[in-house]
Amino acid sequence: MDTDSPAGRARGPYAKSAERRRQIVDEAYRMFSTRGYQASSLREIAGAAGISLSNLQHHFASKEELLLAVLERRDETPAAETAAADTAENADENAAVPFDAAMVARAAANERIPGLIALYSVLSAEGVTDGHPGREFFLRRYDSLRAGYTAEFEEVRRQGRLRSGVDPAMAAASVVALWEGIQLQWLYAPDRIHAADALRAYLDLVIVSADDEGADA
Amino acid sequence: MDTDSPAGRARGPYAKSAERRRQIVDEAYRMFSTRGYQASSLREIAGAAGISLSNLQHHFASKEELLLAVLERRDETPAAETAAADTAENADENAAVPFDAAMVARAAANERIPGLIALYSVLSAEGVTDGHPGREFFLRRYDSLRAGYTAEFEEVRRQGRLRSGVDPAMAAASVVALWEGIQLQWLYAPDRIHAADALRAYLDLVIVSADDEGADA
DNA sequence: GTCTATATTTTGATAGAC
DNA sequence: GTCTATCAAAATATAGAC
Repeated sequence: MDTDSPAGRARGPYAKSAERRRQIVDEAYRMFSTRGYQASSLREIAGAAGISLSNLQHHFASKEELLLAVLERRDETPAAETAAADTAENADENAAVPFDAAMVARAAANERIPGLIALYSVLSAEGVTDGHPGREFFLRRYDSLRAGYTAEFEEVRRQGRLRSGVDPAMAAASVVALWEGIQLQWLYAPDRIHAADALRAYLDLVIVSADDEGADA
Repeated sequence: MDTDSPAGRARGPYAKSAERRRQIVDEAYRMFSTRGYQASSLREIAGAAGISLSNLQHHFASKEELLLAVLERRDETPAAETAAADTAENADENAAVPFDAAMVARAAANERIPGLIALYSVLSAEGVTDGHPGREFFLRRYDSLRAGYTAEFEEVRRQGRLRSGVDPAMAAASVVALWEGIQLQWLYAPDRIHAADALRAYLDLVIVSADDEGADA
């Protein structure tokens, strides 16, 4: 029973492999975060993981494959999701937690995971360079983020809380841009920049309290 | 008279040197813009400039020295400055061209110089990585940009045109962040993102017409 | 100022034993 | 699955002729 179980994912003959992969991705994540993709070497990642270069390459056939594994790893990343629950008091009729409050809470929580911010800040900019293996990933990611936030701002507008003259799609692209830009500044000067505050200030400009000054229909 | 003129800067024995340096920086600028710093090689830059690697290294002793030369080259960059003059009609009593109009005009003009945007987008993110030679440069650059825009927003507030509740320093950091972030999105999707429009939309939220709704004293 | 030639490291990748 | 050994290519940098 313990030999040749092709469907085994979490245990069995592939258990060690899965654990190794996780371990390698952990170290790659750390190194890509602090040095970027190009300047990171597989040798060093392997060394940090306590294995040989060849062993690493047995699990990830190429450097590019490892990068993609790191980028998609974030789906596992917990944290930052529960932190928003605290501010759920002013939840409106629709969502348990208003998306803007959730966004600010996530930005605040991210500051406690500097690696994650650095990873995306560094790689998303690197990804725009010629032939970078992460290009497609970030292209899709931006599309997805903009689409998601556009829908959120449209919902806000339906609730009559979007400031007059604000275009949901424009606000979506802007909030993504502001978020990423302020995080980069934060990486340079963590003691002077507060990403969550900047996001909060922007959202306060765009979203008005339900029965307040000019909001679109 | 043509031998050993130590003070000669623009001509004389150093004329060729200056011309070569300019030529090398041109190619390095192009390559750093499209590939980033790490992935660019001195050999290729030299090749693009039509000279040997050793010749390049005779003019720039190290790759880092070349990077700094490229980063500081932008001071020579013309363009984008005059484009703002068109909108000078609604110039107020203080400046010939309102700073926000100038900012939007520059963003629009920048779209015609993709290399410049790419250079700063890619390198400013790369610069946050460990031991990157451009780190100090960008640290100072962000400080300078924030300080400059903070002063501008304070001036706007003195004119009673700053929306109530807006903090000049926060707005300064935010506008820098928004600008840089939206430019990165533009690099990924030039046909869908319009950096100048996003900047304009943000400034319209922050700056109100002189005798309008709630503005700070 | 410009070149050829070379030194020294480091890279990602492969071969093959165990 | 993990290792040692090696490869082939590319990097920055240096030495020295002209």
